[in-house]
Amino acid sequence: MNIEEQVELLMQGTEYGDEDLKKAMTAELRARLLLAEKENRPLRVYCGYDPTSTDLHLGHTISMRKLRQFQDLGHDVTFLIGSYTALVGDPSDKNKARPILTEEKVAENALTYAEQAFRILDREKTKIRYNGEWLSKLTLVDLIRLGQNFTVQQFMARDNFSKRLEKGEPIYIHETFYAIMQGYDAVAMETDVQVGGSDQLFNIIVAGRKLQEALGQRPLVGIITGILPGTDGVQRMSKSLGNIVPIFSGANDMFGKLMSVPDSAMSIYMRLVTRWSPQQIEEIEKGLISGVVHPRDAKMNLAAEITTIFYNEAEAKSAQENFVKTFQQKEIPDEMPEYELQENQTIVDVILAMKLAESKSKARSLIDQKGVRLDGEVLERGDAPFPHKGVLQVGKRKFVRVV
RNA sequence: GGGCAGUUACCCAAGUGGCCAAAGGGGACUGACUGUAAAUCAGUUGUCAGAAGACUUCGGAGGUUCGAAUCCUUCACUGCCCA
Repeated sequence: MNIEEQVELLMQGTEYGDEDLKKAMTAELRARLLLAEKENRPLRVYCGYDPTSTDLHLGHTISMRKLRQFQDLGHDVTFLIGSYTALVGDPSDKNKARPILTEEKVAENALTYAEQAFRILDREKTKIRYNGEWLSKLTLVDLIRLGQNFTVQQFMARDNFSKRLEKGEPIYIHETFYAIMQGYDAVAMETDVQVGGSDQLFNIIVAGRKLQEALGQRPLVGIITGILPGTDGVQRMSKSLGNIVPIFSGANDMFGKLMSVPDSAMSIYMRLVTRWSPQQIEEIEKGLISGVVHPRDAKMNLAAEITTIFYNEAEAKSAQENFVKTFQQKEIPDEMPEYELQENQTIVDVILAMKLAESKSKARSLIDQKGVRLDGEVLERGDAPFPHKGVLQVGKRKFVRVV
């Protein structure tokens, strides 16, 4: 791959929110790649992760995909665990202050986190480091010196701070440390390239580069990846919005969830989570526009590709077959949980026992809304004894085999 | 430290003594339509009861009142202004 192609691939799916900045970073990336070539050394690339939760979803994997691209091009990739920064809690992706995690919890999360990351990253070629390694050694004086490189105004220019200021929401002092700590990570590792989501723009472009420069290093190239929307296709994928595609919930679930993503989000999904090249993606999009490719088929391919990344080809294929069977041909799925019918149970009892509804009221209202079927027959009365064994369907996609 | 304002259901937000399980919007859920897409239409969205109805909820605690989300006291949290 020549340098131009590399630049195109590495800039795929990036989002700087500002054309000039993007141009500048593209140019710097190109220059840095050339420099590496000339000096015959790999670039030092890293992305930091705060292990605030253990179950990763697709949104977490975007930057890992980007790291993997660097890895495949022969660069030196560090998976940095924000053991210390997690104690602060990044204010970037929240409008509210975050709860602070305990050290034990962070350490525990970190292990599972890295393990899951190896579904994307090349285990052999990845270095894992913890930023506590250097951050724990900083003294108050060090922190003050680092802080002298920044003004309050710079922080207030940030969207998420200024919005909170406007809305009259609290902004805690410790939240401003975050950017400084992260910037120091870049310094400590003598970073060439840092990867992060667009919520990290400030931390990377302002904090990291500035500190490196102040401490006599060449400022890093920031690769700012776009934000992956969730299954609603609009809002950022996040657990609290309930629109996530988990990476550990099984191939069937992943495939199904991906199919429910709106068409409008397909192109960003292709760019941020697949292994496809810019050229391949362009071709698919051309097909969609000209009508040669049906959006549904394109989405099936997309779902299959992503499912293959996290599982394998065979599982992805079987998930696809299952999907077609269940939803296109309206047959019942092959696999579903089973429930052993107890004596004297009503329909509502069974729904509750399998947690298909939160409360009796909810279960009743589902039944009133003709949302509950047994072997395809709509059930009318929730208080009636459970009629007979069979497949109970609640809503469109919850199935239970009652035996 | 002083003055003022605020805290309502998943979120935003109305409600200032009974007609309040609490307007409106968003979200979520169900049905129709469909490509498990989008858009659209209809409905549901505290708990329990088949229904009438009953019970619990409006930051926490206590009080006034026949009766409180609404009034009083106090505590906690947040913001704004002044120092």
